Amino acid sequence: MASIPYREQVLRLREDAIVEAVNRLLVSKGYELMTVDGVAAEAGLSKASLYKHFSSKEELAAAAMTRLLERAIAQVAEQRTQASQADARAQLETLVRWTLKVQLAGEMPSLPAANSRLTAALRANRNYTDRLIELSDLLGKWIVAAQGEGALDAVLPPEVILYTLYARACDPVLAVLKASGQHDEADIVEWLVRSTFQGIGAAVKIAPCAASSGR
Amino acid sequence: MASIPYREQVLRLREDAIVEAVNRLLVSKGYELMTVDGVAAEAGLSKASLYKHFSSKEELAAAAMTRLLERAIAQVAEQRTQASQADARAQLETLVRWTLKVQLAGEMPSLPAANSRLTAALRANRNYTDRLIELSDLLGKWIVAAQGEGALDAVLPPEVILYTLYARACDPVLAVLKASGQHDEADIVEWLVRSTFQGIGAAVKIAPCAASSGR
DNA sequence: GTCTATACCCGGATAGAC
DNA sequence: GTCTATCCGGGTATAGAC
Repeated sequence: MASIPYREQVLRLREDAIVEAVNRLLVSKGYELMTVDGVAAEAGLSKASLYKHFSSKEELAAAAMTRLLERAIAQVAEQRTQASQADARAQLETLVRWTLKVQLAGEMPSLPAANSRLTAALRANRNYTDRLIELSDLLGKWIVAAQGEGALDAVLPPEVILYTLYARACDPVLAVLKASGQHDEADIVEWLVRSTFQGIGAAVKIAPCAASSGR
Repeated sequence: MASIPYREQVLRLREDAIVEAVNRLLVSKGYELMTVDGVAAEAGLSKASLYKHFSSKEELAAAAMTRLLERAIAQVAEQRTQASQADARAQLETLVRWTLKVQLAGEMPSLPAANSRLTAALRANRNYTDRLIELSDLLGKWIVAAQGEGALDAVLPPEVILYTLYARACDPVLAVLKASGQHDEADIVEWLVRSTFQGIGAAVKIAPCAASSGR
């Protein structure tokens, strides 16, 4: 036995607790307003100890984002096992629905796109970049397949669709609608899935062939 | 004469220069990383003088956002004078195109949605809230009209469409695509307009009536 | 109203004992 | 590895002379 040393298990548990604390603070305050002191307090250890695990604030954020990517990859893997979903477009819809539910659950961290220091640190983080590429490859296959089947707009380059899906995963519209408190959460999810795939334009009415009405 | 005192004109010019400096810094660094020192340097005056015009960093951001709303309202007004655009949906498309061009020109400031101090300051700023309501009313009329004409999805509540339009005005997808440097800017704009109104799903092909081809 | 200089505080990171 | 205590840069805001 002794396959995994006890010490290491404790380490893992602690680091998981830290990353979850980071996640909560990223959700509630955002990256810039998240303080390392706050993370330490939330995770229940001192700041100095925290720095033994993660060497900088950027590393903390990278760990949280890596965990998010891992969750997404796991979700993709799980969807693949369910043979009920044959076509690629349905898979992508399910995935979008999943990201919206993660948002609703208050578990979706989002980082500022403009902070060059942070983005540089992310690009330098192999754990993060490897996962990002892995997920993008998985989604890219679905996207191309769906376009081939005529289920996704073939006019749009696959990367445009990919980035759009990433953007919808942290779209502020959901937070605003939820904050207004005037709608059922299930409705919000359906509206956003609909607007992502069909846009805000009217669904095209297929008029009877005999006579085309004047709109 | 002397309708407007000379002093006041100078004041206005100076404050305009300040607001434009704020705008540039909000675009390049974002709110949190924008420093008041930086604004003062960019606008060409000292920090202490700057505080004689604007009482806080939040007020600076509010002034920049107010100016953006004024630009948008002016754009709406201008579109209305052009009788070439009859229907409401076309008006909204034109407006989205305008927001994307503002983004491409590097003139679109965007604030973090999570910063409660800042959002509280914005809500307390009449100049800002009045303009926001004014713009929302204008857009709301177009949205409802377009839905009535069957040109916008009537399933979506008007506010969902409104918030979606606001969100697309600062959608990170454009920045990412632009940064990749692999596409023409005009193409990017068209793709994003398309995905906003038609979604990423395939455009419905209207097959000839006689015989529907197998895709 | 503009400047220089500074008060004040906060946050990231580290030292050094245990 | 964990803690307490501290360093230090930098950011907001202000004082006070001109």
